Amino acid sequence: MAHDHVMPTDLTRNQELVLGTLNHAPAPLSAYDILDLLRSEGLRAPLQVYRALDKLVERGLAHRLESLNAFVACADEHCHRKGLIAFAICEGCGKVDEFADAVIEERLGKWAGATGFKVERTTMEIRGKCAECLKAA
Amino acid sequence: MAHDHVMPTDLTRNQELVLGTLNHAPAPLSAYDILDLLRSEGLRAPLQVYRALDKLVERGLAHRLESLNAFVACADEHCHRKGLIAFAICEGCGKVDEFADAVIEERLGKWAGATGFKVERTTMEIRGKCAECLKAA
DNA sequence: ATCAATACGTTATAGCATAACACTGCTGCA
DNA sequence: TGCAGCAGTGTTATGCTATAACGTATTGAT
Ligand SMILES: [Zn+2]
Ligand SMILES: [Zn+2]
Ligand SMILES: [Zn+2]
Ligand SMILES: [Zn+2]
Repeated sequence: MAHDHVMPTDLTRNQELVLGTLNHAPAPLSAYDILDLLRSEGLRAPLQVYRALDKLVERGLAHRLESLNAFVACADEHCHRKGLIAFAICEGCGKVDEFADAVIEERLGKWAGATGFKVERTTMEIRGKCAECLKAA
Repeated sequence: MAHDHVMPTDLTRNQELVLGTLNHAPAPLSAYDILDLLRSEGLRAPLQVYRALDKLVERGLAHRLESLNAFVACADEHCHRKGLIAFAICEGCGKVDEFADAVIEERLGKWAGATGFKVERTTMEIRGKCAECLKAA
């Protein structure tokens, strides 16, 4: 099922435009990509996009991919409840798969406990090829 | 033991300068930070630093931290033999702890096997506070 | 001597992100 | 009613990160 995203009703216009753009994109978009796609809607400056993205990421409706300097819509309605999220990014088609793994998270917790490090945020990004792209090659 | 880094003998001058700078830094440096530290050695352009960094990262002598757009010297002489490396980055003092975890790697391999994804590279970066900074606070 | 591979140096440009300031519209309360 | 506070907006300017494109220099093998 494609585009089965839930769009909250309490978003501002800019936030809604940005989230809508991410929802319909087949691959991550940079803030400037988003801006270009929304010029026809009246957006003119990077800050308008970045401010919307900040809020969306804060609410867990979108995620930032550090290794791409780009953003994706969250693929899971209840993602924000979870802790660590891992992203598998296909270098072929750009598709991003989002998943949580309790074992990895627990393992991380163990390491933190042993070293006295207080974890605040974890980014885990896997680059490679998705099954579909491998088959096509 | 501080600064117990091994400096290979087959580096070019620029590579040696850049690695030396990273080795002596207490925290990750951006390419432009490095450039500023090396102007007195005659470096003038970002590309001189980026090209050296490319080689150093390729050889596993330095690592790029995606979530910081910055670089660190590798902390482990034989790090390049391992697979997945995780970085714990202290937001307080900037110190970076580098470690490998076989369980996490195996878990990732299981996920890849199940979904048909071919992993080529993984970045895992943990942000938080180190034990020392927590104690000081 | 010739050639290929690698590194180097330089200028210009592209791509990503935030600072600072002024203004709007709303909400909650004196 | 009036006002303070807050979140969102619009705009301009700026700063930070990274690469394109060009030519030269050095090395090492044939
Ligand atoms: Zn999510
Ligand atoms: Zn793919
Ligand atoms: Zn290392
Ligand atoms: Zn610290």
